Formats: sequence, C-alpha cells, structure tokens
Amino acid sequence: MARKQGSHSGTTGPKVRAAALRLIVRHGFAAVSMRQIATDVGVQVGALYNYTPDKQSLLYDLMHSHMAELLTAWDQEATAGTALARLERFTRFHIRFHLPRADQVFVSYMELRNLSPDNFTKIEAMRRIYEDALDDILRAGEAEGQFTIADSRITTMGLIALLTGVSNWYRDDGRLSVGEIETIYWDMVRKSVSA
Amino acid sequence: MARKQGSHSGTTGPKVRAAALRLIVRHGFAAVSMRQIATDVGVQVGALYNYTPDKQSLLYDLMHSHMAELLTAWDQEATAGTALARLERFTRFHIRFHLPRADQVFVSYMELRNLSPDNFTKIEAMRRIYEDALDDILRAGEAEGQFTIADSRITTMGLIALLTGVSNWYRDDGRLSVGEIETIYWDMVRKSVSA
DNA sequence: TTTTCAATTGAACGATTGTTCAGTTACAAA
DNA sequence: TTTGTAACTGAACAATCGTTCAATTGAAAA
Repeated sequence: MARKQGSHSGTTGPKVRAAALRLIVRHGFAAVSMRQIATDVGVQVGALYNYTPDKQSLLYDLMHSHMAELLTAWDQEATAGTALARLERFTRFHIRFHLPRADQVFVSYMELRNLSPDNFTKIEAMRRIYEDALDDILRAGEAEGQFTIADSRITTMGLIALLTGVSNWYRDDGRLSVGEIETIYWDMVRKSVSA
Repeated sequence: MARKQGSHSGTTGPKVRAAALRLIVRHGFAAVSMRQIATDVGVQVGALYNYTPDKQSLLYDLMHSHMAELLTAWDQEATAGTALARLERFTRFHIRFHLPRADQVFVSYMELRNLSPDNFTKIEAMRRIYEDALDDILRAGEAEGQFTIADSRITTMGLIALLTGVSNWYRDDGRLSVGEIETIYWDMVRKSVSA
C-alpha cells in the first residue's frame, strides 16, 4: 500500500527535514540513520530518496537554508544610524533570530565537520558574510571614536561567540523574556566595546 | 606475530587516546570506527579492548580527564585578592589553559550528546563547578560595588562562551601571541562587567 | 469511468559496525 | 634455559549502514 491518505510530496518533504533536524540535534549527523529518519516521518527508507539525493545533501540543505534565512533577515534590518545604534540592532537581531531556532543553530555549528569539502566552503562563505557585517559596524564605531577596540576581527569573533552562546542555556519556559535577555546582552556588548 | 618491539601497554594506551582524540575532532565520535583508531595506532581492532572496555568509555575518558585537568589547574591558581584581580586571573587562566588544548576543548563541547546519560551527568557536574567559580567572582565584584551585572548567572554563561570561543579561530601560527590574546579578551571582559 | 504517474513499499545489495575470543608472540621472571 | 603471561593477532559474530529498484498504490486528470 503506497501513497497513504494525505501523503504528498508537499507534506512529506518538510517532515523529512524536520525529523532530520530533530534527530541530528539529539544524536549527531553520523549517529542518525536514514531508517531512523524514515521511521520518525512514518515512511520506509526508500521514500526519503524522493526528497534528497543522499544523506549528505540533507545535512547541507538544513545548514544552507538556515544561513540563507539568517542573511535575508539581516538584510531587511536597516543599516543606517550611528555605529552604536547599528551595534544595538545587530545584537538584538542576533538574539531574536537565534533564540527560536535553537536546533538549526546547534546543527549549523556542530556539524560543520560532516559537510563535504565543497559544501563546507559554501556554508563558511555565508558565515563570513554575517561576521563581516558585525566587523563593519565595529570599525565604523572606531572611526567615529565611539568604540575602543583592540582588534576588530577578534572582537567580532568574540561578540558572536558571546551572543550565540545564548542558545546553550536558553529555555522557552525560563524566567526571562527574549526582550530581557536582549537587553542584558546588549548591556554587555555595549560596555565591552566602549571607549 | 603479536607484541612487536616497543609495544607495551605503557605506550599503546596513550597512543589509543591520542588517536581517538584526533580522529573524533576531525570526523565526530559516531563517525569514527574502532578500526580507524586501531589503524592509526598501528594495531588490530581487538587490541584496543586492552585499553578501554568499549567505545563509549573511550569518549568519556577523554572528556573526564580534560575536565579533571581543568579543575585541578584552576584549583592551583590563587583565589585571594579583589574581585577585579580574581576576574583577570580567571580570564587569563581560561585562555592560557584552553588555547593549547584545542582538540580536547572541541570534543568536550561537541560530543556531549554522545555520552551515555550517566556519563553526561558526571561531566556536566564538573563543568558546573568551573562555571560556579566564575559566578562567585562576579557576585563578589557586585558586592564590592566594582561590577555592574544584570544577572550573574547569565553573565557567567556569556563570559565563558566569549572566552571559549577563542578556540574557534586561534591558530598556532597566527599573528598574535597568547599573551596578546589574553590582554585583548581581558579588556573586553573587564569593560563588559564594569560599573 | 478509465488512465496516468508521482509517491511509496518491501526487499535486497555489499560494506561496515562494535565486540568477542581462541590462538600466537615476545618480553620478564625464575 | 625454561616458564609464565601481558599484549596482540586474525577471524568471526550478528546487527546495521546508505543506497537502489521493480512492483504497487491511490489521487488526480482525461
């Protein structure tokens, strides 16, 4: 019996990606089998190959769509204003974007080693674009005389590590709202680059 | 032909751990087979089981010895002085300890999911002890009126993420010395908690 | 109603997995 | 020199891996 009620490519495709994401977060890419994903979706293994040419592409798709969403969302934030205003916008944007996407963030950072060399290069380039956006803001702040920064590249990497670390401890049912967390981190970021 | 020249438990044991660490960093725990490790060491698979009861224990040993070394090393740092002095000591210690141990740090953060529940609990408890050391310093600084901190627990997690992030980009042949990196990060840390 | 075909099944492929163990080797003790 | 034994080999085990594909199904098109 193939083609059960309500099983179309339009719904199975997203289900495969969702199941893969969830399982990879829990067990790691290499530890998750195609059969586990299929069971989670409710189909047989072979059916997965209607939605991905192979396991590697499944991982790449997850990471690529996450990075693409990130860059698109950031593009839609206004870039005008003082460096201080731009830095606050970046900080709040980063937290607001990443907090509801804990699984994607986790996979995008933890599974880089499991990308094929080609795929790794592509994802790394996208990450670099995002880092450069912050780097630009930091150097603008230095030029304005508002920031004191020893090394803008290192500060960029440091701030991104600081901000992305939120995903390590944030829980939906925690005691703080996203807005409160944004403000706490913005306070740290602002002071850390202050003149 | 068993027992080749120079092959004693005293030298093969460390070799197994070193090979496992290196391979796990590169490919991930689940993606590394016992046969790969054996080949890297220069023995057959079966010989590995003279040095570990199973694959899981091998991972746990790597992570446990890293955390044990970390806690021992931190214990030997003096804890006296003002909160500011203690925070500087923590910052520089963290960077100095972690930079030469990039592989251990990587595994200790990336492979937590692959620990059995029991082993995870043990490692997590050790990590918590280290986090609490920083938390204590931050709360002492608040009590002294030297630090302004919105939430000491969140600041603790943030600073550790900031500091540990060094391992993401540091290269031995980079343009900065460990001392210079320490100072740059200490600058950020100090300002981020300043009153 | 009949036809069409994307979606899915079920079975199979060779390769590889972690682990065990009887047998072999070479060093150290006697 | 003989003996004991820790270290290691080589082969085997059942289980599972990613991937392929002919056959089957059922909803949509004609």
